[in-house]
Amino acid sequence: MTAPLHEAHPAGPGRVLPDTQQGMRRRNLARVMHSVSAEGPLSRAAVASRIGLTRAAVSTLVDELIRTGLLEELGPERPGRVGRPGSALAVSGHGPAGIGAEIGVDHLAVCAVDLRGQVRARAVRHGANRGCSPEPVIEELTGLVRRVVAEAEREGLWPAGLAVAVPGLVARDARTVVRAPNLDWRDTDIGALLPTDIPLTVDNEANFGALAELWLGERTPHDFLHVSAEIGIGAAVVVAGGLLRGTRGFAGELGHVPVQPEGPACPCGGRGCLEQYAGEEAVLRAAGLEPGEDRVGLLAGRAAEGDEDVRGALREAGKALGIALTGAVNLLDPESVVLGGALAGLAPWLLPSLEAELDRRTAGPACPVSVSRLGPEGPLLGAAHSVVRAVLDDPAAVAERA
Amino acid sequence: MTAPLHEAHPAGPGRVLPDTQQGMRRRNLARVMHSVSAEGPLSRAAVASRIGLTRAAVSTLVDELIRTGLLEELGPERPGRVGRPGSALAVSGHGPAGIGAEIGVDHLAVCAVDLRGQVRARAVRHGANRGCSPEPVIEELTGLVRRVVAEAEREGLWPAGLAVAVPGLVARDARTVVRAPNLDWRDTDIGALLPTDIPLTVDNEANFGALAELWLGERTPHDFLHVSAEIGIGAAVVVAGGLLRGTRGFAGELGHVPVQPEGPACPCGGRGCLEQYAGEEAVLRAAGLEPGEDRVGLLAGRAAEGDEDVRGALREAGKALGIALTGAVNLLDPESVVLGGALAGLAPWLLPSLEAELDRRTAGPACPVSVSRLGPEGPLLGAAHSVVRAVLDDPAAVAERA
DNA sequence: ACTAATTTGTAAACCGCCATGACGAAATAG
DNA sequence: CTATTTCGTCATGGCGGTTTACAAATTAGT
Repeated sequence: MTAPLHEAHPAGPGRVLPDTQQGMRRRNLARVMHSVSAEGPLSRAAVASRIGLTRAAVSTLVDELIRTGLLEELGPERPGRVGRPGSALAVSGHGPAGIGAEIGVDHLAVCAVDLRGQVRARAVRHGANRGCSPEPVIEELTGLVRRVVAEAEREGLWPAGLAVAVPGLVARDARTVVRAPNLDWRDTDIGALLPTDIPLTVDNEANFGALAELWLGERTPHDFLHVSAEIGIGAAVVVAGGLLRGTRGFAGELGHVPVQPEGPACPCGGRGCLEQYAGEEAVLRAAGLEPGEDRVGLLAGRAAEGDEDVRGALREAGKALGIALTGAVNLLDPESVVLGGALAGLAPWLLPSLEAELDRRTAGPACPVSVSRLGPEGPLLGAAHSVVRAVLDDPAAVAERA
Repeated sequence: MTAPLHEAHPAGPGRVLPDTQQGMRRRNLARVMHSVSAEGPLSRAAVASRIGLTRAAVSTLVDELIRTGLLEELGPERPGRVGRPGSALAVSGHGPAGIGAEIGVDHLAVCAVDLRGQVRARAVRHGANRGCSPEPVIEELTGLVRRVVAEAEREGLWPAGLAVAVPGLVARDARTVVRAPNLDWRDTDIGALLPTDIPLTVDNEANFGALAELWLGERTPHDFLHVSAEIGIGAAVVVAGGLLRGTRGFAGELGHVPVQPEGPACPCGGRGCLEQYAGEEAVLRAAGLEPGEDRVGLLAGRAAEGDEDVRGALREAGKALGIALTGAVNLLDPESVVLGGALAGLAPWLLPSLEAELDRRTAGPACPVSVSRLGPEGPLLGAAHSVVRAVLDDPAAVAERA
């Protein structure tokens, strides 16, 4: 598959395709898919008025999409309006499916999502992967993928792509894990290890989490900052409905924004980086806890019980986050900041000091901070949905493979 | 003219036009213009191979562009290659011109730039505008514009648009100055005051400066951070060849990134903002100088003479800039950082400490920092060129007005 | 010098895609 | 039960790029 990566710029149906009539047709097919997908069942006439084509043109586009199994005719609408009722069109629930997979530090998960966005199959395996060599882990993952694909196929779906979320840095080829500190993996070519003919994409779990927020979040805007803490503290920058990746793919390293220029030294070479104040280790240390398994759950539990040491540590972390985010917000002027991943669970204790800091340092109304309701499912869903989006963005490409 | 503002997303010829055959034609006209403009004189065949259309198609496109006066046929090429030589095409030097204007704190300037990028007419008026009410200033500006337009017309050009750079915040309508502290203007509708029928755009001078760097800089990449200090310290974020403006148009406020969380209070409400260390006033104070006219020139002069107080102040400013930029670079992973505007002149004394700070705080190779060679001309040229780019981006629109 | 090969630009025929306009179908309004 | 409205489709047409063919202009080779 040619780059289903959701970059910042070719967002949505405005993809760059050769400007010939075929390209035009492809883009218009995409626009039909997007409008039906976004606005529920729609008649041909409704689609036409939305995307600015004539009913006749939309008719032929829809015909093609139905023939290739991407759209379905639900039958006549029954509205109270005058005139002949339209025939409702919906995105197919029996066509291509996006397979999402997640390699977590202590679990593996796979799911299949249909074009309607429904999760139709899933499989999970708990157990630590930390320190395991890639081969057995990916072998297990392959098994889960097979099970999920088989289940999806029983429901009439076929896998259009496989997207894998990993807790680490991924090379620009979207196949190789450059470095995954929490797994102790380096330069691992997932593509080579995963025996499947489904088109594969690999990306950072934080990126997929942010995309999930963008696509699935309830009132998520087009431009926001998605902050998560899995490996270090990462901020995915979403601009105009796309992810900003940076020239080397390193964008979003909020964890190494200086918060206190002469603060404690950081492995990155800097001093007083955010991670020295709000990173997992730093917070555990400040709370007087030992690093271990499920550290985030531990923190949340203690905080909920009222442990003042933990709460104080989280307050300080929130403050540091607020300072770093002030800088980011000043630079990017996003519509909102969303706390996701592990931070979502700790939000109740982070938010007050975080928002206070942001507020006090901002002239005028401060940037609103919200908490993701996707929770730990974000990256997995984002991965699966990235495949679905790729199909919506270029249905013709997928039709050829069907 | 509908929004010739160069936003981050619809960058270059990939503008969003209705996906009908006419839109296709318009986009292809734009692609021809862009390729001829970017790669010097080109034959039809060369253009065709570059933009991926057939020679026949390009022929008709070129015909249309020649008819409307946007392209010129220079005559046969004389290359040493086999085969019939092509006929060289160049962007017209007698068609539309972009009129750029700048309202500075102590000068007014206007220039006309043809499609080839050549400055064909200019007018300047020195003298302080600080504290003057908008009406007389803009009346004077109007006079300069008229003179420049008249001179351009004598050379066979016609004004396709007028872009005005102002030292202040501009509303999203691209006509009204919300606040220009150094001029003491507020909510000034430039469009209403400037009696001309040339399509008008108003934008911040820092934005135009960054765009100038993007379009005219020698080896400027597609993604960079352009830092300038005119009113406060601003960083224009250029992503994929477009300006990132933020939801409210406030993006790039580097001046209020926290550098020392408990540093001196800033009028913005924060503490230890970059401006408290590297802002004009702060540097002058640290150098033991009085604020006055041409403060930047004064600083540069003293520093060049070897004044250690001044040099020390600039060293400290560079350090603070380095800290703030570390954050920005971590967040955005740009290809480079460019110092422009007033900072360009002070670069020799800012750079060492700035780069040292950036280097020391970055793991791996630090983001390269360069200095704009456009100097104080940047905003004016950027303004004029923004009109030229708008013509290249949609030649059909301008052909209708010709 | 003369032919072969190569490349350019254009013209004619063709195909694909959307717009236009007309029509039958299916609902509501009176 | 008729007039009106809206939907989906069909036939026609225009527009835009491609394909194919060809003349023009140059270099390479003998």
